[in-house]
Amino acid sequence: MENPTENTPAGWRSLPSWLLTQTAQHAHRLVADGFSAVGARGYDFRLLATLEESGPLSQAGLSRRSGIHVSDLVAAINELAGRGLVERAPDPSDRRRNIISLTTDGGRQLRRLEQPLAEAQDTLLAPLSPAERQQLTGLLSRLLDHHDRPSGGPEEPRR
Amino acid sequence: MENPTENTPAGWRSLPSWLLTQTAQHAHRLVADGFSAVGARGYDFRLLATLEESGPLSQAGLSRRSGIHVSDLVAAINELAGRGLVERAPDPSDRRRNIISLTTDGGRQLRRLEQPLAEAQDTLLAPLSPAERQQLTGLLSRLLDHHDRPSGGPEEPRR
DNA sequence: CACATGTCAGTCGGACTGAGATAG
DNA sequence: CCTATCTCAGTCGGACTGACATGT
Repeated sequence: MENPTENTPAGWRSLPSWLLTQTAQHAHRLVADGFSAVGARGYDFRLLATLEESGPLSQAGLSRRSGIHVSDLVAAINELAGRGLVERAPDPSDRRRNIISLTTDGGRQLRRLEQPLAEAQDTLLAPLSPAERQQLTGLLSRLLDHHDRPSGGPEEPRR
Repeated sequence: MENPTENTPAGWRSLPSWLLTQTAQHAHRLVADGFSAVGARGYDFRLLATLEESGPLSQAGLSRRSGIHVSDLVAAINELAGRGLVERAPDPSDRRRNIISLTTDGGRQLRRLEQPLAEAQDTLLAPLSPAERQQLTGLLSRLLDHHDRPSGGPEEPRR
């Protein structure tokens, strides 16, 4: 931290977009720090957790469910596979596909990531009461819902 | 948008850190899109707005107040100065310093940025009622306060 | 053929690090 | 000598784009 934003003047400091991006930056740092202490980097958790929740997936499916861009999966999976945390196997029924699955080591690593993650949440929300924490996540969820799925298509399903 | 996070499974999807980083990403995109339509990029607004609010500043001062890293100011100011939106002049009283000041063109550009910025806020918060918007900014402000200034030092001023 | 999948190389903006020059 | 300021070059992780090969 070289740049503690010592004393920022005003105005734009209270804009929702600013507050969001700044707090998100703190959140990201807390999580990344927690993870790096256990030897994991960014995508690792999302990938491992997605595999555990959804079972073996093609890379395309993994991308959809994890929100990680397909092009970034190549490197990320290479790395995880190199550490024996996931396995890449060709799909016999569709030879375009790789099936990615979690190894038992990968499961263990996932367990190891859960604690620092939870701690990061707590540090992040430290100044808020339980009720306020729920307010916050509720409001954020609604924003995310709104912006993630204007989906189904630009037209509402109409009744 | 290549990656609409079609259907993400669960679990980590409801973590505060995830909600924050995701909504922040939407916020960032909305703002950046709004700005780029007026020919501005990221740092521009923060720099111009800071200069207007605080008056002419050294680059070090500008960094402190804008939260932009000193090393990034060189390029950013070069760009703005090249477009005549700010002026860089040596400080006669301290020859290490450059004094950066807003030009009238810079002021005009700032005016032009304010509208897309306001629109982005509104799009961002669209699903929330006025009361809820205030709840959200209130909660986020408290988080930001907490994490920005554990400052004064790691030790509390103690009484 | 169109389309889905996976790979590769590269871009982009934001935040950051480290080294150096210059001035006080 | 020590420090503040500024410049420059480079790193990093996350998200994204475009092109392409291969397979259905």
